[in-house]
Amino acid sequence: MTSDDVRTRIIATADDLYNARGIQSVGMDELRTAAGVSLKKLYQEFPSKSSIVMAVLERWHASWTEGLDARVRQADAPRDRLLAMFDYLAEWFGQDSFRGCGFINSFAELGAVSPDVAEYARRHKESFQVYVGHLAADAGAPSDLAPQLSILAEGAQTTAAIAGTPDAAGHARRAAEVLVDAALAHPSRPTG
Amino acid sequence: MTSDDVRTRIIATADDLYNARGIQSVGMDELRTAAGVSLKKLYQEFPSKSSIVMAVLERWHASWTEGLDARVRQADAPRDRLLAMFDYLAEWFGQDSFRGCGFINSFAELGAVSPDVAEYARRHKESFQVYVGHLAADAGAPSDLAPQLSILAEGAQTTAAIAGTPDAAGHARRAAEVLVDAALAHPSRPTG
DNA sequence: GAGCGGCGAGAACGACCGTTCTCTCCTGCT
DNA sequence: AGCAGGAGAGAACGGTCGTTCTCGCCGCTC
Repeated sequence: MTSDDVRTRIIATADDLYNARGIQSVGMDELRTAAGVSLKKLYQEFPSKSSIVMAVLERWHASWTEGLDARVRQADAPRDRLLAMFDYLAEWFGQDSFRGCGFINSFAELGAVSPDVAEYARRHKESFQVYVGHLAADAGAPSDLAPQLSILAEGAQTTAAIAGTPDAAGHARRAAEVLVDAALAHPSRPTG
Repeated sequence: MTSDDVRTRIIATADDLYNARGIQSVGMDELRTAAGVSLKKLYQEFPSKSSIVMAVLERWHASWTEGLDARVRQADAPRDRLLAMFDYLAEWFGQDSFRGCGFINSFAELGAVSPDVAEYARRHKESFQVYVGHLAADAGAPSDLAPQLSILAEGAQTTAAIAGTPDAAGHARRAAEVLVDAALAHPSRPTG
C-alpha cells in the first residue's frame, strides 16, 4: 500500500465524518479508527488536524467544481447551462449524506477562529461566483445576473440543509428561470 | 440585583460571544468572566451550557423577528413590504458585529450533534418562511413567491457572511424586485 | 455579639482533545 | 540465524472543557 493510498483513504474518511458530524466533533482517534490507520501513520502523512481539514476542503472544492461543471456541460444552450446548476443542486440535496455545503458549515464552525478556513471558504464561494459569471456572460446577460443566481444557489443550500428536504432546489430553479428570462430580455450585448 | 438581571446579563453576554466566535469556542469560564458573574450563580441560573445555548437561540429569534417586523411595518404598500426585508438585511450586514445568521451557524456547528439545536433552527427558518408567506399573500402574489424570496434572503446572509461584505443585500433586493414584479403580473387573486 | 446561611473565588474533577512516546513484534537483509 | 529498522497498538502527556466542591467572607437574625 503506497503512501498516496493512505493519504487518499484518510482524506476520504475525514470527508465522510466531517460532512456528517462537523469538524470539531470528530477527533483524531475516531478518524484513525474509521480510516483503519495507525496514529503514527496518520501523523506521518499529516502534521496536524488542521492540515487534514485543509485537505478535506480542497477535496470538497474539487469535487463540487468538477461535478457542477460536468452537469452544466450536459446542457447546450447558454440559458439551459445557467439553469443546470440548480439541477445539480437538486441531485445533491437528494442524497442521504447531504448535510449542507461543507464550506458554509466549516466557515460557521471555524471561520471566526481559523483564518485559513475562513479564507478558503471565501475563495471557494468567490470561484463559484466567477464561474456563474462566465455562464451568464456566455448567455449575454447583464452583469447583475451572476451574483443574483449565486445568492439563490447559496440560499437553496442552507434552506435544504436546515429544512431537511430538497424542495429548495426546485424553488430556486423556478426563481432563476424568472431572473434569467428577465435578464435576457435586456441583454448586455446584442444577440448577433 | 435581581435574578432576572443576572439571567439577562448572562444571555446578552453569551449572545455577543457566541455570535462573534461560535458556540463551541466559548467556554463557560470565559462567559463567566465576561458576564461578571460567579460560576456558582451561572449554574444556579442555567443547569448546563446547552440550556444557555437554547436561551441565546430564543433571544436571536425574538430580536430577528421583532427587528424584521418593525422594518417591514415602515412600508405601506404590500410590494414595498415584501422588499423591505432586504433593506433590513442590508442594515444588519453593515454592522461590524455581523458574522452571519446565528441559526445557520449554530446548525452548522451543532445541528448534527444536538437535535435540539437542529430543531430550533428548523423552526426559526420555517417561521420566517411563514412570515414571508403572509406578506406575499397580502400582496396577492402566487404561493411560489414566498419560498423564492426566503431562499434569496438565506443566500444573502451566507454570502454576506463569507464574503465579508454587505453587497449581497443589494443583489438580493434587485433579484427580489424582479421576482415580485413577475409574480404580481400573474396575481393569485384579483387586485380588486 | 454570636451563630448561621448564602455568596464569590477559584481549586478540583473527570472526560476528552490533539499530539507524542514507548514498547513490542514483524520483516527483510546478510 | 541474527540483527536492524520500521510499523502498529496504545499508553502517556499537557491542555481545555463542562461541571461540582471547598472554603473563607459578608450581612442578617436572636
